[in-house]
Amino acid sequence: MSFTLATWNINSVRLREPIVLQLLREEAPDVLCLQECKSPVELIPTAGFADLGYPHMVARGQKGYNGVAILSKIPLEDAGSLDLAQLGHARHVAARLPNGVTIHNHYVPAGGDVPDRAQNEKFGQKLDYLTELRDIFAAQKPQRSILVGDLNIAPREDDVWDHKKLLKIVSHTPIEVAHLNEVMSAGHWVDVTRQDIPDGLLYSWWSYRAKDWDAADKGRRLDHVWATSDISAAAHSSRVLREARGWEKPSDHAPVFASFDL
DNA sequence: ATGGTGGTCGAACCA
Repeated sequence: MSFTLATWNINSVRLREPIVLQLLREEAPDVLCLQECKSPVELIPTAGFADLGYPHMVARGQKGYNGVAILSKIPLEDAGSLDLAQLGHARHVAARLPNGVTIHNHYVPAGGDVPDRAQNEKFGQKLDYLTELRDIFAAQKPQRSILVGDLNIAPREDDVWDHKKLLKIVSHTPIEVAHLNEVMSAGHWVDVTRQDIPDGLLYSWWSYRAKDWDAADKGRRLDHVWATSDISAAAHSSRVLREARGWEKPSDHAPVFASFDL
Protein backbone atom coordinates (compact mmCIF):
# COMPACT_ATOMS: atom_id res chain seq x y z
CA MET A 1 0.00 0.00 0.00
CA SER A 2 1.33 3.40 -1.01
CA PHE A 3 0.07 6.69 0.29
CA THR A 4 0.98 10.35 0.42
CA LEU A 5 0.58 12.35 3.57
CA ALA A 6 0.68 16.09 4.21
CA THR A 7 0.85 18.14 7.40
CA TRP A 8 -0.29 21.76 7.56
CA ASN A 9 -0.82 24.29 10.34
CA ILE A 10 -3.95 25.88 8.90
CA ASN A 11 -4.53 28.68 11.47
CA SER A 12 -8.34 28.35 11.50
CA VAL A 13 -9.86 25.57 9.42
CA ARG A 14 -13.13 27.46 9.10
CA LEU A 15 -11.64 30.70 7.80
CA ARG A 16 -9.35 28.76 5.47
CA GLU A 17 -11.74 26.11 4.20
CA PRO A 18 -11.20 27.44 0.64
CA ILE A 19 -7.45 26.77 0.64
CA VAL A 20 -7.86 23.38 2.34
CA LEU A 21 -10.16 22.47 -0.56
CA GLN A 22 -7.61 23.90 -3.00
CA LEU A 23 -4.88 21.69 -1.51
CA LEU A 24 -7.08 18.59 -1.64
CA ARG A 25 -8.06 19.32 -5.27
CA GLU A 26 -4.62 20.23 -6.58
CA GLU A 27 -2.32 17.97 -4.57
CA ALA A 28 -4.69 15.20 -3.44
CA PRO A 29 -2.70 13.72 -0.54
CA ASP A 30 -4.30 10.53 0.79
CA VAL A 31 -4.07 11.88 4.33
CA LEU A 32 -3.98 15.51 5.48
CA CYS A 33 -3.04 16.36 9.07
CA LEU A 34 -4.09 19.83 10.21
CA GLN A 35 -3.10 21.84 13.27
CA GLU A 36 -4.51 25.03 14.80
CA CYS A 37 -7.99 24.28 13.51
CA LYS A 38 -9.31 26.71 16.16
CA SER A 39 -12.70 25.03 16.07
CA PRO A 40 -14.86 22.63 18.01
CA VAL A 41 -14.91 19.33 16.09
CA GLU A 42 -18.62 19.64 15.28
CA LEU A 43 -18.03 22.98 13.50
CA ILE A 44 -15.22 21.74 11.20
CA PRO A 45 -16.58 22.11 7.63
CA THR A 46 -16.41 18.41 6.75
CA ALA A 47 -19.03 18.37 3.96
CA GLY A 48 -16.76 19.99 1.39
CA PHE A 49 -13.91 17.67 2.31
CA ALA A 50 -16.15 14.61 1.95
CA ASP A 51 -17.33 15.82 -1.47
CA LEU A 52 -13.70 15.82 -2.65
CA GLY A 53 -13.18 12.23 -1.54
CA TYR A 54 -12.17 12.75 2.08
CA PRO A 55 -15.06 11.28 4.09
CA HIS A 56 -12.89 10.14 7.01
CA MET A 57 -11.76 12.35 9.88
CA VAL A 58 -10.46 11.96 13.40
CA ALA A 59 -10.10 15.20 15.32
CA ARG A 60 -9.92 16.91 18.66
CA GLY A 61 -11.07 20.48 19.05
CA GLN A 62 -11.81 23.36 21.35
CA LYS A 63 -13.26 26.82 20.87
CA GLY A 64 -10.87 29.43 19.52
CA TYR A 65 -7.51 27.79 20.17
CA ASN A 66 -5.45 24.77 19.14
CA GLY A 67 -7.29 21.82 17.58
CA VAL A 68 -5.96 18.98 15.41
CA ALA A 69 -7.59 16.94 12.67
CA ILE A 70 -6.67 14.11 10.31
CA LEU A 71 -8.62 14.04 7.03
CA SER A 72 -8.35 10.98 4.85
CA LYS A 73 -9.40 9.22 1.67
CA ILE A 74 -8.48 5.98 3.47
CA PRO A 75 -10.58 4.72 6.41
CA LEU A 76 -9.20 5.77 9.80
CA GLU A 77 -9.57 4.26 13.21
CA ASP A 78 -9.44 6.75 16.09
CA ALA A 79 -6.31 5.84 18.07
CA GLY A 80 -6.83 8.29 20.92
CA SER A 81 -5.27 11.51 22.10
CA LEU A 82 -2.91 12.79 24.76
CA ASP A 83 -3.11 15.81 27.04
CA LEU A 84 0.62 16.34 27.47
CA ALA A 85 1.69 18.74 30.22
CA GLN A 86 -1.95 18.63 31.44
CA LEU A 87 -2.84 21.83 29.62
CA GLY A 88 -6.38 20.76 28.73
CA HIS A 89 -5.60 21.75 25.12
CA ALA A 90 -6.50 19.85 21.94
CA ARG A 91 -2.95 19.39 20.69
CA HIS A 92 -2.72 15.71 19.75
CA VAL A 93 -4.76 13.07 18.01
CA ALA A 94 -3.79 9.70 16.57
CA ALA A 95 -5.35 7.57 13.86
CA ARG A 96 -4.66 4.08 12.55
CA LEU A 97 -4.71 3.13 8.86
CA PRO A 98 -5.98 -0.25 7.63
CA ASN A 99 -2.34 -1.38 7.13
CA GLY A 100 -1.73 -0.93 10.86
CA VAL A 101 0.30 2.25 10.57
CA THR A 102 -0.43 4.76 13.33
CA ILE A 103 -0.31 8.48 12.55
CA HIS A 104 0.32 10.90 15.40
CA ASN A 105 -0.62 14.53 14.74
CA HIS A 106 0.87 17.04 17.21
CA TYR A 107 0.62 20.77 17.76
CA VAL A 108 3.43 21.50 20.21
CA PRO A 109 2.98 24.65 22.35
CA ALA A 110 4.67 27.67 20.77
CA GLY A 111 6.24 28.60 24.09
CA GLY A 112 5.80 32.36 24.30
CA ASP A 113 8.50 34.94 23.68
CA VAL A 114 11.00 34.57 26.54
CA PRO A 115 13.08 31.37 26.48
CA ASP A 116 13.24 30.97 30.26
CA ARG A 117 10.78 28.90 32.24
CA ALA A 118 11.33 31.02 35.39
CA GLN A 119 10.08 34.13 33.58
CA ASN A 120 7.68 32.58 31.13
CA GLU A 121 5.31 29.78 32.11
CA LYS A 122 4.57 28.97 28.47
CA PHE A 123 8.17 28.09 27.78
CA GLY A 124 8.15 25.61 30.65
CA GLN A 125 4.94 24.07 29.32
CA LYS A 126 6.56 23.57 25.93
CA LEU A 127 9.54 21.79 27.48
CA ASP A 128 7.26 19.71 29.72
CA TYR A 129 5.15 18.68 26.71
CA LEU A 130 8.28 17.36 24.99
CA THR A 131 9.62 15.67 28.13
CA GLU A 132 6.35 13.81 28.66
CA LEU A 133 6.31 12.74 25.02
CA ARG A 134 9.89 11.49 25.36
CA ASP A 135 8.96 9.47 28.45
CA ILE A 136 6.02 7.85 26.66
CA PHE A 137 8.26 6.72 23.81
CA ALA A 138 10.95 5.55 26.22
CA ALA A 139 8.39 3.44 28.12
CA GLN A 140 7.00 1.86 24.95
CA LYS A 141 8.92 1.94 21.70
CA PRO A 142 6.56 3.01 18.91
CA GLN A 143 6.44 0.81 15.81
CA ARG A 144 5.03 1.26 12.31
CA SER A 145 4.26 4.86 13.22
CA ILE A 146 4.39 8.29 11.65
CA LEU A 147 4.56 11.47 13.70
CA VAL A 148 3.76 14.79 12.06
CA GLY A 149 2.81 18.27 13.02
CA ASP A 150 3.73 21.77 13.95
CA LEU A 151 6.44 20.97 16.48
CA ASN A 152 7.28 24.68 16.82
CA ILE A 153 11.02 23.92 16.81
CA ALA A 154 13.49 24.33 13.93
CA PRO A 155 16.25 21.95 15.06
CA ARG A 156 19.02 22.40 12.50
CA GLU A 157 21.16 25.37 11.53
CA ASP A 158 19.80 25.11 7.99
CA ASP A 159 16.21 25.01 9.28
CA VAL A 160 16.33 28.77 9.94
CA TRP A 161 17.26 31.84 7.94
CA ASP A 162 20.03 32.86 10.39
CA HIS A 163 21.22 30.36 12.97
CA LYS A 164 23.23 32.82 15.08
CA LYS A 165 20.50 35.46 15.16
CA LEU A 166 17.92 32.90 16.27
CA LEU A 167 19.84 31.12 19.03
CA LYS A 168 17.95 33.08 21.70
CA ILE A 169 14.66 33.11 19.81
CA VAL A 170 12.01 30.64 20.95
CA SER A 171 11.82 27.80 18.38
CA HIS A 172 15.58 27.58 17.84
CA THR A 173 17.15 27.71 21.34
CA PRO A 174 19.57 24.91 22.24
CA ILE A 175 17.38 23.67 25.10
CA GLU A 176 14.37 23.26 22.83
CA VAL A 177 16.45 21.49 20.21
CA ALA A 178 17.85 19.17 22.90
CA HIS A 179 14.34 18.34 24.09
CA LEU A 180 13.18 17.62 20.54
CA ASN A 181 16.20 15.40 19.90
CA GLU A 182 15.42 13.46 23.06
CA VAL A 183 11.90 12.79 21.80
CA MET A 184 13.40 11.57 18.51
CA SER A 185 15.96 9.25 20.03
CA ALA A 186 13.59 7.85 22.68
CA GLY A 187 11.19 6.71 19.95
CA HIS A 188 13.82 5.81 17.35
CA TRP A 189 12.21 8.34 15.03
CA VAL A 190 13.73 9.30 11.70
CA ASP A 191 13.28 12.82 10.31
CA VAL A 192 11.79 11.82 6.97
CA THR A 193 11.96 15.31 5.50
CA ARG A 194 15.70 15.54 6.09
CA GLN A 195 16.21 11.92 5.02
CA ASP A 196 14.86 12.95 1.62
CA ILE A 197 16.25 16.51 1.55
CA PRO A 198 19.50 16.24 3.54
CA ASP A 199 21.15 19.47 2.50
CA GLY A 200 20.31 23.13 2.28
CA LEU A 201 18.01 25.71 3.75
CA LEU A 202 14.46 24.43 4.17
CA TYR A 203 11.55 26.28 5.76
CA SER A 204 7.85 25.63 6.33
CA TRP A 205 6.83 28.84 8.11
CA TRP A 206 7.21 32.54 7.32
CA SER A 207 5.90 35.22 9.71
CA TYR A 208 2.90 37.31 8.76
CA ARG A 209 4.86 40.32 10.01
CA ALA A 210 7.44 40.35 7.24
CA LYS A 211 6.81 42.96 4.57
CA ASP A 212 7.51 40.59 1.71
CA TRP A 213 7.79 37.06 3.10
CA ASP A 214 8.89 35.57 -0.23
CA ALA A 215 11.67 38.03 -1.02
CA ALA A 216 12.88 38.36 2.58
CA ASP A 217 12.65 34.57 3.02
CA LYS A 218 13.18 34.70 6.77
CA GLY A 219 11.68 31.28 7.33
CA ARG A 220 11.93 28.44 9.80
CA ARG A 221 11.24 24.69 9.47
CA LEU A 222 8.71 24.21 12.26
CA ASP A 223 6.60 21.49 10.62
CA HIS A 224 7.88 17.94 10.57
CA VAL A 225 7.29 14.43 9.27
CA TRP A 226 8.92 11.60 11.21
CA ALA A 227 8.67 7.84 10.87
CA THR A 228 9.78 5.04 13.17
CA SER A 229 12.97 3.33 12.02
CA ASP A 230 11.13 0.12 11.05
CA ILE A 231 9.27 1.95 8.25
CA SER A 232 11.52 4.93 7.50
CA ALA A 233 13.05 3.23 4.43
CA ALA A 234 9.56 3.22 2.90
CA ALA A 235 9.44 7.02 2.90
CA HIS A 236 10.24 9.12 -0.14
CA SER A 237 9.36 12.23 -2.14
CA SER A 238 9.29 14.73 0.71
CA ARG A 239 8.63 18.35 -0.21
CA VAL A 240 7.38 21.65 1.15
CA LEU A 241 4.59 23.24 -0.89
CA ARG A 242 6.01 26.74 -0.55
CA GLU A 243 3.57 28.20 -3.08
CA ALA A 244 0.70 27.63 -0.63
CA ARG A 245 2.18 30.37 1.58
CA GLY A 246 1.27 32.74 -1.26
CA TRP A 247 -2.31 31.56 -1.76
CA GLU A 248 -5.34 33.77 -1.06
CA LYS A 249 -5.68 34.46 2.70
CA PRO A 250 -2.78 32.12 3.48
CA SER A 251 -1.76 30.35 6.63
CA ASP A 252 1.69 31.43 7.82
CA HIS A 253 2.71 27.76 7.40
CA ALA A 254 3.18 25.79 4.18
CA PRO A 255 2.18 22.12 3.89
CA VAL A 256 4.91 19.47 4.18
CA PHE A 257 4.48 16.24 2.18
CA ALA A 258 5.92 12.74 2.30
CA SER A 259 5.01 9.48 0.56
CA PHE A 260 5.28 5.93 1.88
CA ASP A 261 5.40 2.56 0.09
CA LEU A 262 4.28 0.09 2.73
C1' DA B 1 14.93 48.27 21.23
C1' DT B 2 10.67 48.11 19.10
C1' DG B 3 6.92 46.87 16.26
C1' DG B 4 5.54 44.63 12.64
C1' DT B 5 0.41 40.91 11.01
C1' DG B 6 -3.26 37.75 11.71
C1' DG B 7 -7.34 34.79 14.22
C1' DT B 8 -10.80 34.46 17.73
C1' DC B 9 -14.49 36.77 19.51
C1' DG B 10 -15.98 40.83 20.84
C1' DA B 11 -11.47 42.58 25.46
C1' DA B 12 -7.68 40.21 25.73
C1' DC B 13 -5.18 36.41 24.42
C1' DC B 14 -2.49 33.68 21.35
C1' DA B 15 0.72 32.86 17.54
